[in-house]
Amino acid sequence: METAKLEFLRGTLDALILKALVWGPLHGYAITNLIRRQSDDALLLEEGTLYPALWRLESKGLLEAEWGLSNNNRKAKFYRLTPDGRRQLRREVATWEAYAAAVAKVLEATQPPLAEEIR
Amino acid sequence: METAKLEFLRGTLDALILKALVWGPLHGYAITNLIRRQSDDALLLEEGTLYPALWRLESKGLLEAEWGLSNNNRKAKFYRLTPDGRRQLRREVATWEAYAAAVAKVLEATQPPLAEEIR
DNA sequence: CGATACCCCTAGCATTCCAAGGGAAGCTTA
DNA sequence: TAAGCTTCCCTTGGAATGCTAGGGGTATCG
Repeated sequence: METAKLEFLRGTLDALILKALVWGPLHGYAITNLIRRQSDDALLLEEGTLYPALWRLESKGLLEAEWGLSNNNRKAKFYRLTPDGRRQLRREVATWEAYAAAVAKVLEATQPPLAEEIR
Repeated sequence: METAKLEFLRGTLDALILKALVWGPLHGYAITNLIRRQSDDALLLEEGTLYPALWRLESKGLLEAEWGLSNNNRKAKFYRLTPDGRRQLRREVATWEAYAAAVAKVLEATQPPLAEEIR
């Protein structure tokens, strides 16, 4: 499958990963799959994007990692949300929603503002 | 006024600028004001963000620039959409809407996918 | 036994947003 | 008239981070 170019990812990637872990601990590969599934194949994380992001989130104390065994009995590193991670997720979702709403206002406007309003 | 941090801007900035010019030619300062107004003060473009972006769009042939006089009789550079710019705007709006919908599916999910689906 | 799926990681590149500067011209206000 | 604010334009350097392109290893299936 062709991997889509996701220039937008910046700013939403952390929230997507944190959200994926709300359902319980997952290893990296499963995080990618979850995000792909729930977005109906629209969001395909590259491994070179995912793993540095996981490390980043862990180093900020938003995730905790532990080695374990996957369903297929393979060695896998499981990530779980910390309380800080949960709080951060709430903040990021709120920020994202506000931003998306603001962009929508501009992009979907059907009338210009009054000339005086923009000088 | 405190300027909001807009990490998300990446990927939407071009669309926002192109959309601002749908209503007619504007100079840089007015573009900022229009986007601020129509987003209810949520989107505040920094000048160091705006002017390089305008140059970028012009160099791609999506905008054309011309010096003129603003309402206040000051020298100002007016930008206008080219036909290519108009096409690009349509594309970018569509891409943005698809991306925003995909992110919303993940961030606003109230149930995890089945375990088998993410392996 | 070869191919495929599962799993982890890194180095370097490219893009681009932002902070922080600088400049100039007109208007207001004390 | 001097100070200061607003309107307008622009550039430089730094920081962040997603992607490309590599590396590795293990289980399973045909």
